[in-house]
Amino acid sequence: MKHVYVSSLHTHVGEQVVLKGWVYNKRDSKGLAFIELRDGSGLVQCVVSEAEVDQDVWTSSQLLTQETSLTVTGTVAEDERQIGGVEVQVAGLEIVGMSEDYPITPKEHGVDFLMNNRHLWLRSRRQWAIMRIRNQVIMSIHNLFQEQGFVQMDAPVLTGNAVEGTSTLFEMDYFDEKAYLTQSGQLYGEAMAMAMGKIYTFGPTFRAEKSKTRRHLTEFWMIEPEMAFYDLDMNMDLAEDLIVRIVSDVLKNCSVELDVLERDREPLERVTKGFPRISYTEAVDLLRSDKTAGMFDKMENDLADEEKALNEELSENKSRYGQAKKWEKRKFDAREIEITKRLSDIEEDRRNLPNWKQSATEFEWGGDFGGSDETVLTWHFDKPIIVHRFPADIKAFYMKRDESDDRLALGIDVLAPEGYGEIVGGGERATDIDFLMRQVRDHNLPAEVFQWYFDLRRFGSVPHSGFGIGLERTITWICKLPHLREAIPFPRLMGRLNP
RNA sequence: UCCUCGGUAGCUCAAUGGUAGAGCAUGCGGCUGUUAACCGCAGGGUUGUAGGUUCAAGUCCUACCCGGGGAGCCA
Repeated sequence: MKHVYVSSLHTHVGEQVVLKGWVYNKRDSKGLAFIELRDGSGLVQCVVSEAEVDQDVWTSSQLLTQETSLTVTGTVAEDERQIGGVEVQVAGLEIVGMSEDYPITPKEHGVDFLMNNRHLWLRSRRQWAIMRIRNQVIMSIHNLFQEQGFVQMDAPVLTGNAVEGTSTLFEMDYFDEKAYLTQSGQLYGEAMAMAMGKIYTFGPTFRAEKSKTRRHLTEFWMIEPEMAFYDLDMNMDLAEDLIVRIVSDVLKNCSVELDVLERDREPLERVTKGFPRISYTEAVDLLRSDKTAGMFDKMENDLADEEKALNEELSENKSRYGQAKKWEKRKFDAREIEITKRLSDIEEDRRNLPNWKQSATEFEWGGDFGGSDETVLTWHFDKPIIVHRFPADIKAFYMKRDESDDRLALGIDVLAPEGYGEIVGGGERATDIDFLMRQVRDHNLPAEVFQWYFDLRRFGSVPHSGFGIGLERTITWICKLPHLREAIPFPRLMGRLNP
């Protein structure tokens, strides 16, 4: 008999099939057992009826526990009420491997516990959906670049120099020499772009910064295209095309996954060509505007209103608790936990709001945007925005200067909406060797390790541009996740190296 | 590194300084269509660690350890 995957069951209605997978959850009744089976491609309910199967099949079904692996033989039937619109009437059932005391129960869990059990957490529905969207994002990136004639290249992970000289890198011993884990493949990408025209790297990146926030990992994946003969505008066009492509592919191909995540599609459907492009200087004016101040006041009021409403609900539930039936009490308990969590979030936001407001409304030209400033900027628009032409002092040494204003570097950042902030950073690269040598000196970087980089300007220097897009940040935004750590199978964070 | 919140049963959380509880999970029993099923019973604890205050500490004080998310920095 034919082994089929759950995802293709709707094409086998009325047929007998074999399924291989794990028990996701089980419900019992007298003479009936309902098994939610998962096989990686999806979930389906399998029904075992004592009256219709051999005694040993029934006995086996009674032994099933969460995550026991099994093979099931049965007939596919349409049933609108079920996940995927089908269910399987079981005729045969064989246990492959038992599972005892599976730690992740069908109930809420804390972050620490789930992270310690990441190897098992990945089996949960929500994580399944995220990992499949990650796969789609990766495929979309490769497809777009390959269709446009880019050559994929791998930059070295081990490097002898700190590229931008700013970030803290992981240092290691390389045969009695100092080596670092790469923080960017960009300089190598530039070399390859001079060889191949258009290239992109797709690889891991490392930062040793002691950041404990929802937008930082110590190891993350970055895609860095680099194009010869591309100016800043062409660079922005490409970044925009890439993001539009990724989002539209996810909308088209990951419908089930977005449903599982309960992701609101509307903000994603607005991600179409024509991202607002504003200069750094315009962005600073926007931050300092009355409009921004008004948005803060509105947010403060909204949070206060929400806090009040939640507190009222809380006390009303408490007064009704005494007469509530048992199942109602349970509901109240669950809701109380939910409200308490939200209230502490609101409290933290209200504590931070004055600082954010001050940071935005008193922003001085020349400074770098903080996380909250980026979020505030995106409040003013309904799709991702591109900020360009930053003060040269806050950007990397290799950035080309703006010909009409020497204080400015031709950098770009793409900021994602809904508070997710920077997902792309890049710009047009400097082409003049004397300028670059001066920059290296002014940034106190060791000139000798950049000799090969200077060669790119010695032998046929051309205008060129590129950017880096953070894979996990992009996924986090598209899935609207609360934290970056769910966007990668095994996140590496400060203080967490296992599993 | 700094700020801030937290650590109670396997998990999620309760407990005005006065006998440590509930739900989920587990085990047993019940229920022929369940959807985080439901109902009944049972087992399950050195309250993060070390000190201190007190007649009495989960609760108060001090130090340390671990975790959350925020600043800095960035994708």
